[in-house]
Parts: sequence; structure tokens; C-alpha cells
Amino acid sequence: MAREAAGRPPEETLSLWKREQARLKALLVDRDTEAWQRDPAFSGLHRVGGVDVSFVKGDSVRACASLVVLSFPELQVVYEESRMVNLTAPYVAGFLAFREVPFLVDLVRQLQEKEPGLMPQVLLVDGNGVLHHRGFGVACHLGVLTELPCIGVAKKLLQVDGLENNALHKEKIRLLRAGGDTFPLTGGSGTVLGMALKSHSCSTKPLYISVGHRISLEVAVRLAQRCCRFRIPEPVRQADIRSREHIRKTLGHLGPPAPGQERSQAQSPKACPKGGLGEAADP
DNA sequence: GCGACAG
DNA sequence: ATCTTGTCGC
Repeated sequence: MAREAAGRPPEETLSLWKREQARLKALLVDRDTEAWQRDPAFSGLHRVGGVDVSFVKGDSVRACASLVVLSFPELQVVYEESRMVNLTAPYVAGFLAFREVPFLVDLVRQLQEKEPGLMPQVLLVDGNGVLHHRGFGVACHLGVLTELPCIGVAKKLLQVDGLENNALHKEKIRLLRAGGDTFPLTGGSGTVLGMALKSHSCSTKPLYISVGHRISLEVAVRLAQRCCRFRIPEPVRQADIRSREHIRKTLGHLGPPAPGQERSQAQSPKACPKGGLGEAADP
């Protein structure tokens, strides 16, 4: 019945997927299209969305897809939908979208039907945009299919087009000082594919931001940073937290025996000095 | 055989 | 992506 989602697909499938990526890439818009994007204070921006997919431990098929919408600039969750899904495609680097995007599109469609007034004005996506083997990562894919502005937010550098997580790269990371500091990720062709962003004043690892759809890289970076209470932008972080929680509540006590011990952690994951929400000061 | 490998 | 315990600080 439920087909496996493991094992590498045949070369023929990958070739079809590549053609699909190339086809959709022609529809990608890699510049600002919204008025709020031109405003230095993002006035006019009220709703930011986040999506994520979490997985069930020993299961290669079952997963939970989540879409959340947060108010901006308050970053309060105003909408959430989490749904168990059956994955059909395996994870193959460079083809993440074929595994996750169909379910995310469904979630956006459902929101459009039930609460169109809560449709996010921009979506932060876990993964890359144009910082991708063929310039069309999951954030581009979701953006083109939904026509929503999208931003790619990756936690690890995808080493493509000459980009390497080498000593030089690590040195550049070390030189990032304040939250909001960045350096460009320039591919072999000389094109800037994305930006490394120190999203929080006290986080060692940067975020790798790239254009998904209908937004410029500069605005994408600024917005991602303004969405950060911690290292991970709040929309993506909330989608992640809530999709795991949904899994736990749905099939939490059917396998791994878990003694109960509730915790409250409404605040910082690791804790870091303090500050309004951004920078350092200069005496 | 070795290294890469978003999530 | 997933698993995991403690540790430190407010």
C-alpha cells in the first residue's frame, strides 16, 4: 500500500525532476515586487509565514507538515495548521522540493480557503532558494507554485558552484561580530547566490539566506534578521516546534516509552546576555 | 574508493 | 531530518 520513500530514485526520475526545475525556474522572479519591500521600516507588512516538515523517528514515510502565520513586527502566531502526511519521495540533495513541497502547497491552499485574510505576505522556508545546484531550491519551488514571496533560510552551507565550507569560509564567519552582520556567498560565476547572516548577536553559526521568489536578496536578509528572536527566524522556528509537537501528540506514546516530565521554556533556547533585539553598542 | 550530502 | 543529558543563567 503505502509506498516506500527510501532509496535513490532511478536516474530517469531525477532527469524528469531536473526538467521540472528548469521549467519552473523560468517563472522565478528574483526582485522585489511588493510595496512593503521598498519601505525601510517594512510598513505595510503585517503577516509573515513559516513552513517546515518534521519526521517520525523510525519511519521513512510518516511526517508532519506545518504552516504558521505570525503577526509582524510582533511575531505572534495568528494561524497554525499541522498535518500528518505520507511522504512518497526520498530525500535527495538538490531535490528537496519534490519530497516536501506538495504538502506545503496543500497547506497554503487550505489557508486560502478557510482564512484568506490570514494569507502571509511572505514565506520563510527551511532550505535554500537560488543557492542551489541548478539555481532552484525548495524556497523557489514553493514560491513559484504558490505565487508567494519566499525566502530561503538554510542552517548549513550547500556547497555548490565553488562555494566551500573551508578554512577561509570559517574565518569569515569568525569575523561576523554583531547580529545583522553578513558576507556574500559568491559563486564561481561571480554571481552572489546568497548571504551568510549572523542572525543573533550571540550565535556562532550563521544562517544562509537566499532569494526564493519575488524578493531581493538585500530585503530577504533584512527581513530574516528582523524575524529573529533567536538564531532561527521565528516563523520557521514556530513551524518546526509545532510540527514536532503535533507528532508527539499524535503518535507520541505508541513506541518509545516516555516517562512524563513537563517543562516550560517560553524563553531562550540557550540564553544569551540581553539587548533589545539586535546590536551591540560602541562606547 | 573517497568525499559530499539543504532537509 | 532524528537521538540525547546535563549545564549554565535569568
